[in-house]
Amino acid sequence: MTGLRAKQKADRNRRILEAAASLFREVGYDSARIEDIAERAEVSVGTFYNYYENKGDILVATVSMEVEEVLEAGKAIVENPPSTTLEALQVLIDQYFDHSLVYLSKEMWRTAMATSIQQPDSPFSRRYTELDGRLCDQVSILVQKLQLRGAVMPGIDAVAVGQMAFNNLNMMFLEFVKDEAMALETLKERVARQNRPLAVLISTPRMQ
Amino acid sequence: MTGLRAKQKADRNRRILEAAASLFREVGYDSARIEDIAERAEVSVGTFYNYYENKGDILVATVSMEVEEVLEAGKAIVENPPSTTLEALQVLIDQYFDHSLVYLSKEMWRTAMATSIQQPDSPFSRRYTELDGRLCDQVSILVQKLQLRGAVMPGIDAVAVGQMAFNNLNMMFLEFVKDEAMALETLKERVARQNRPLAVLISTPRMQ
DNA sequence: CTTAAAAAATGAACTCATTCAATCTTTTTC
DNA sequence: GAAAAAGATTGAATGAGTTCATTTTTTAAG
Repeated sequence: MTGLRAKQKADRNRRILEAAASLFREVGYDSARIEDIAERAEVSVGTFYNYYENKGDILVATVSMEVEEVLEAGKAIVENPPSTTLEALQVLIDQYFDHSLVYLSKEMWRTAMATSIQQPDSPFSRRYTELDGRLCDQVSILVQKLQLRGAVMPGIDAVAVGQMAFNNLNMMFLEFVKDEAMALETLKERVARQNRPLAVLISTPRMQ
Repeated sequence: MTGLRAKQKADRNRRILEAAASLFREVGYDSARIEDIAERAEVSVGTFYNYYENKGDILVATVSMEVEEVLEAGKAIVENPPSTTLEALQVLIDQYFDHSLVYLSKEMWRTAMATSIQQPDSPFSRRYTELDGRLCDQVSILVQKLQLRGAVMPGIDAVAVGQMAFNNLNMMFLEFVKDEAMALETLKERVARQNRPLAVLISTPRMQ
C-alpha cells in the first residue's frame, strides 16, 4: 500500500529510458549495448528486460515521446490555420518535418520505424502506431476545419483527403530518413509539389 | 575463360536463394537460421556471407523477385487501362494487392520492409527501393496516359498525383501487413475510398 | 514481529548472426 | 604441365541480444 515498490519501479523506468536516450544520442543505436544502458541506469541486464521487451522497443519508446511533442505543436496550427488550403497543409506538414530531427538522428528514425513494423504487437510499437494514427487524424481535422470555413469545397470527403495527404507525407519522410544525403529542404519541396494538385482541386474556386 | 567458376557461382547463388525462400515459407523468417539455410543449400555458413551481406538481405532478395512480377503484370494494365480514372487506378492497385500475398506472408513483408529501411545501403535494399520507385512511376505513367486520352484534365501535374496515390497505397499496404487480422478486402475498400476524391477531382467533368 | 507469498532483480548461460585466418580450387603464366 | 596468382570456401571463434533459474526485496497475513 505504501507504494514503495511502485515508486522504485517508476524511478527505474525513468533511469533506463534516460540512459538509453542519452547513449543513443552519444554513440548511435547500434553501438549502444544493453549492458551499457543497464550500467548507466544502475540496473542489471535482466532488469532492463523486465521493463522493455527488446532493444528496439526502448528506441521506439524514445521516438514516441518525440512524436507526442509534434502532435502537441500541431494542435496550435490546426486550431488557427492559415486561410488557404495549400498554405495550411504546408505549414502543418513543414512543422512536422522541422521537429523530426531536433532530438533524433535519421539512423534512430530508421531503426524505430523498422522495429515498429517488424514487431507490431510489442507495447511500444502499438503506441507508435497509435500516435501515427493521431497525426493522420490531425491532418484530416485540418481539412475538415478548412471545409467548415469554406476554403474547401463542400461534398469533398475530407477524411479521405486528409488520410491520403498524411500517408503521402509519411512515406516521403520514410524516404528522407532512408537517404542520409537528402536535405530537409528537398523533402519539403517534394511534398509541397505533391500536395499542390490536391490542395488546388479541393479548394473553392475563388479562394484558390 | 571456361566459365566453370562463373557457373558454380550462379549455381550456388540459386541454391542459396531457393533454400532460403523455402525455409522462410516453411518455418518463418526468425526461425530460419543461417546455418539451416547453408546446410540446405549445401554450402558453408561462410559462403552464405560471400553471396549475401546479412540475413535480411536474402529476404529482401526474395521479395524483390516478387515485386518484379507485380511490375510486369502492371505493365499490361497501364498499356490498356479502363476508361474512367477511378476504375483505372483501382484496377492497377487491386492487382498490386492481389499479387502481394501469393508467395509471401505478412511476416515476410514486414521483415523485408523493415530491413530495407534499416539498412538502406545494402545492395538488395537498394534494389527493393528501386523497384518501389518503378512501381511509383507506373502509377504516374497511368495517370499521364489517362491525361493524354482526355480522361484526366489537362494542366494537372500527373506525376505529383501519381506519386501521391502510390505513396498512399504503399503506406496502406504497410498498415495491412502490420495488422495480422486485417483482410485484403478491407485494405482494398479503404484505399478505394481514399482514391475517390482525387480521381473524381482530376477527371474531366463529363467523364467523371 | 515473524513468516509466508508475491514481485522484481540478477547475471551467468545460451542462441544466433557475423567475421576472418587458414585452406582449397580455379585460372593464368611461362 | 608445373608453379604462381587470384578467387572462393570453410567453420571455429567472436560478440551482442535475450533468457531463465536463482536470489533478494517488498508486501500481506497471522
